[in-house]
Amino acid sequence: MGRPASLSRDRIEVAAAQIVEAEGVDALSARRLGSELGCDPSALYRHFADMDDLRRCVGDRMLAAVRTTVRTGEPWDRTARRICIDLRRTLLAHRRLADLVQGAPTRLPNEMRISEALLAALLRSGLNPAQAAAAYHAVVELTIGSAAIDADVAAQGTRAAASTYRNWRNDYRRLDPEQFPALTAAAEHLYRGSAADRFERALDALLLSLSRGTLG
Amino acid sequence: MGRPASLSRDRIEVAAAQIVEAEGVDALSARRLGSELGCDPSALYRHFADMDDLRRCVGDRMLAAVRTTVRTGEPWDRTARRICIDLRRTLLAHRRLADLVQGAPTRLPNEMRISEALLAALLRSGLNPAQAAAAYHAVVELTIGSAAIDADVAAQGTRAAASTYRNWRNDYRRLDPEQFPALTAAAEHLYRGSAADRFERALDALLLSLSRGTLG
DNA sequence: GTGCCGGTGTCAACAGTGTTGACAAACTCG
DNA sequence: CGAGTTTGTCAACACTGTTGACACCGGCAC
Repeated sequence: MGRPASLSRDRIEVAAAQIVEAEGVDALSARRLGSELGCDPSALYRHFADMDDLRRCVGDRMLAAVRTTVRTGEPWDRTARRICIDLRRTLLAHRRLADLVQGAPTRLPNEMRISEALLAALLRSGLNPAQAAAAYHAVVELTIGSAAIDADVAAQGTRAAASTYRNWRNDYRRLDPEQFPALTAAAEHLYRGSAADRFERALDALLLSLSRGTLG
Repeated sequence: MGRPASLSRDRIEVAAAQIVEAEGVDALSARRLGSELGCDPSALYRHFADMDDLRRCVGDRMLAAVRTTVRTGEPWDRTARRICIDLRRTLLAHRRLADLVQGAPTRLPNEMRISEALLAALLRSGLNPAQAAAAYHAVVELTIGSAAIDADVAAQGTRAAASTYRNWRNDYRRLDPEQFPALTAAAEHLYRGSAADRFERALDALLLSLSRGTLG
């Protein structure tokens, strides 16, 4: 009963996702979304508590791109690695999308699906539940951190990112060696290669350590 | 020459830091800061390029709390550990301060000081510069990630945080075991203890792995 | 001294933002 | 038909960052 709905959570989320996809998360506002949907901005509040709620839902919708199906015969560490890399890439694929999902667990469908799959992989490694939970936290923190740090640069595109990293290395190299001996000494190796490579190496190191039961 | 300045970068930063300290970073706006300083909001733009610039500077000012002096005889991993823990705590001490510093390296004084000290510690471990740089990235990503994830909960205070974590564990435990076998199995151990403890254990695992030269 | 240059702060305005409360339209049910 | 309920519209409030024109006022050159 009641006036027939022309809007729906789904229709709103689709439109919002399109805006974010095309122009970045900063372009997503109630008025912009309203004009896209041909409705008044305030109509959105009939379907979402507030804009933060809407943003979280859009964010989770984008996490659908993270694949969690386990391939047959795949060892646990390949699964965990794949999920983390996929998660990081998805977070970086949309400008500042990480902000949308960041913080507390949202308990939205895709986040739950990813958590379950990652934790399951870690349990498959032979760790007990306590160790697996600790490992889960560690791996997620690394992944989110990598995405948060690289978000701005990644938004520029890979070519511009490489140039940015080169500039940074130059900046570090030109520092005063007296004041910054370590930074100048390692300048050539900071921000070297792609951020994805750096992340994958760090992830491998962490996974290796975790599988040895380092977390007690 | 010119009209005598009643404002200065320093005076503005101090007032801004006070606002952030007392009411969180969301309360920091040009108008609020202007009323605090008894000047027109637009006067701030004579001293900072824009509000983002101002926010970055305030953020770096707060990083002054991170101690980087090496204690005599302190082994490299204790130094690195201490810096990371201090950095994380400082980021969490002010609501969403992490956002201010996040992203690209700002090259501001305190950030440089911390980078130098952390990298120096890693070099002291015997790693070559390339390995140390990779280790630096890994450790920073974990630290920033941990801070980003815990920011919201940490802002509630430790007592409220513990209760929040308990609720989350309960939520996970009550899930359908068919659909979420891993999450329900490990529910008791997720978000267990303090976030600081979880971080420290993850950090130890990572540092241990890095010192073994896992990064090639 | 006079005049000017230029840094400084003020003011008004623009173009946005999220959000709310009152109102009207449009349906179902009794 | 009227009541009740849901949905979208409208106007308004209280914010936000930022800019361009203007006035203030000091030190410098003449």
